[in-house]
Amino acid sequence: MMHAKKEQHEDKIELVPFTVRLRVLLPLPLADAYDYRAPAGPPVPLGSFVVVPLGRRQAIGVVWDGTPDPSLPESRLRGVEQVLDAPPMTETLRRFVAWVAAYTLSPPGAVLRMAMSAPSALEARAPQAGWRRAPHPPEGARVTPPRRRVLDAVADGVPRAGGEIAEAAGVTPAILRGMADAGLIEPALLPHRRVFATPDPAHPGPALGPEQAAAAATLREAVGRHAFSTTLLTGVTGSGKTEVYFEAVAACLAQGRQALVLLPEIALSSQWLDRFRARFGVAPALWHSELTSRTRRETWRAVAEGEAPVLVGARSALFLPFPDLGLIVVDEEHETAFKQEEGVVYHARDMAVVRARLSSATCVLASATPSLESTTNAATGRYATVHLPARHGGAEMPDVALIDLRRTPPERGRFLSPPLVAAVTETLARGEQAMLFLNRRGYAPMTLCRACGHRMRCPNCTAWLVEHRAQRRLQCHHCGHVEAPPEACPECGAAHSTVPIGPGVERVLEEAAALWPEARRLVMASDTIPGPAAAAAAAQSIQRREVDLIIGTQIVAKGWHFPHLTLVGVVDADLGLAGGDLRAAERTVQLLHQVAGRAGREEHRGHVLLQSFAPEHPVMQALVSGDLDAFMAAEADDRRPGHWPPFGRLAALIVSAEDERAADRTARDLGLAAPGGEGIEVLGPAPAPLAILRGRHRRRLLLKTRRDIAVQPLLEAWLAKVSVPGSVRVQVDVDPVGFL
DNA sequence: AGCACGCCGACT
DNA sequence: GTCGGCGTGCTC
Repeated sequence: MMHAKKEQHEDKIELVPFTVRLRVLLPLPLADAYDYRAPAGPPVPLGSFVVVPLGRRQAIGVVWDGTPDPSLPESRLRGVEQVLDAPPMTETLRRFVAWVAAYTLSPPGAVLRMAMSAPSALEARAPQAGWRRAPHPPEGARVTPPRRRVLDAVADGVPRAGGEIAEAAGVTPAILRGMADAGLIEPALLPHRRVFATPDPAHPGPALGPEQAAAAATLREAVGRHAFSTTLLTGVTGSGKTEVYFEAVAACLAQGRQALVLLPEIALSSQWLDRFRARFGVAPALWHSELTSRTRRETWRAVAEGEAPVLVGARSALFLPFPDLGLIVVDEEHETAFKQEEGVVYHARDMAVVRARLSSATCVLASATPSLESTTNAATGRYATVHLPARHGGAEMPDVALIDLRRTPPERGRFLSPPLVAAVTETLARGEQAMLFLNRRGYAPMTLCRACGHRMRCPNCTAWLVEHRAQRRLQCHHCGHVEAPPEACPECGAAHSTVPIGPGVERVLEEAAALWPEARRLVMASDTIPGPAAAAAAAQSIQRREVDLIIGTQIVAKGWHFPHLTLVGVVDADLGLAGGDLRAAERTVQLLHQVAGRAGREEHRGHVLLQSFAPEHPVMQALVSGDLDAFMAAEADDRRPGHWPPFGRLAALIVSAEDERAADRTARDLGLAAPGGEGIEVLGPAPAPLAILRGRHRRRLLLKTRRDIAVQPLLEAWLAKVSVPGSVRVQVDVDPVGFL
């Protein structure tokens, strides 16, 4: 029957003089939108989600802006099969998708895919079946006591879910079925229920100090303008930036617009959620990659229908279909976790500013250690600035001191120097908590054969295998390769000859166990804290003082509030400075300052000890003096003359292939075709620092331009000149942050 | 991204 | 002799 109807429509279309063509963008890495024949009936609005045929399958796409291709012959056109009953994608989001695609040089469909990350949300909602009281129950139907209780539960005539009725009446679902057969109750569709409560801007939250109140007023005022602006919210660790930007969220809610908060590591944000509930009385909607498909679908739809007033999420939340976004907060804006490195390579912090601009929304970038990009934008007046100079509640900033490992080295085979050991011992003796920070998972970062010097390396990557002693295995942190620790050296065959080289957190734990056997120890690393539940449990046990000594990787640096923690020891402060990374110094200062900021957040002053072989290094001196502004100014002076970011633009090309010679050939061809000219420079090709990753040989080229020269047209012309064989991949990374 | 077509190894 | 491996190529 459906078929006959469709043919009838097609007959009708034959009568009109021309076919209406629609551009439909599909969530696939295709170069552009495809043209389809519009369905009969009323015009299909732009942004509509439609089902279209694609090859021998169906796909869901979005009716896209732009002109259909007149050179495409009529015979190749196929018809739109269905217009889905979902709110069309807003013009703002369509423009955002197109903007990100153009900026990152990605196919627009690849970006669209991120904006359609809950495909099942587009299907018609399954009507929720329930029961209600029959308006005209048959005479003489038996009403037993359980049936009586059911009738009482549905007395108001409102449809309710079967489970709900059964629980309220204390009966089994079988009773409901019996009553339905007897005509006492009847099936009824449940009204659509909102999944997310509306946060109450007037809920009595924690009191703000005078500086916080002034900062909050500035942000409220920015939101109140109902126009695009970006504000950099800075303030020392523990100054209460979160509570300040909550006031911007409150102002946005009061306007009836939606607010989005991006966090770098949503799995670790249990304490953030507690603070949100304390301020607004309810939990916000959440968005991250580990949501179940059901929650994902419900959240996506709630956002699209304007029923999630506040959403907190990872970077991918930027592509959710907010109908009226009034505020985007990027918390810990300096974090590199905002950079997506795979697929569409984009920086969520930068794209947040773009989305805010397209939405006429306020953008707030918050950090105690803002990136040089953002401080430079603030200095040139592109961003407004709000600064919180002191810790909330009168707590003092911790004092930071250096331990010169050349003068007071640890004992042989140990990693904690005498001054650090003494400080931890004293802190524990006072009944306070201490933390040891080392940004290295596992037991030892390298394993060596004492007999022949062979080092255990990953078969797929240019990387050492990391020993994870607790799990009795060697692991590659880049590709996930795992193998058993060898009984004998695979090179020379010597038995039991391997020795661990260098420390990871597990090895520090072992040392701590020997030094402080009485102390209750907790390791916080991504492999011991696998998800939100574990993170929340760890935070709670620390807050309840069930832990004395925390040993952790960089996850301990992330915004935690541990009131009884007074000592932080950094086991290897030099760790992040190795390698030729442009931002190594900046990142090390940010990370170590954040770790230091965990100490002394309430009544007792915190102390921080940095173990270093280079205590005179500007990074160490900046951490001791606490004058990060001066450090960043010096960093800016270093980068400005060479037009390094943020004073120039960078784009990286990563050439990879399983066959090393194929990678080299393409890299060389790209090098020969490199663009040039005033203010344009190409570096490379050179082997990438991870020269082999997951079995692929990698080469890098770097395009550097003056700030007033856009890299995208150069890259497009460049790539068009070089033919790349199918086995070779060329990945474009505009504004690279890491150099792996 | 799918899902084809298309040429070379181990099986009913 | 086929079934099937996944290597290129196309989808309006």
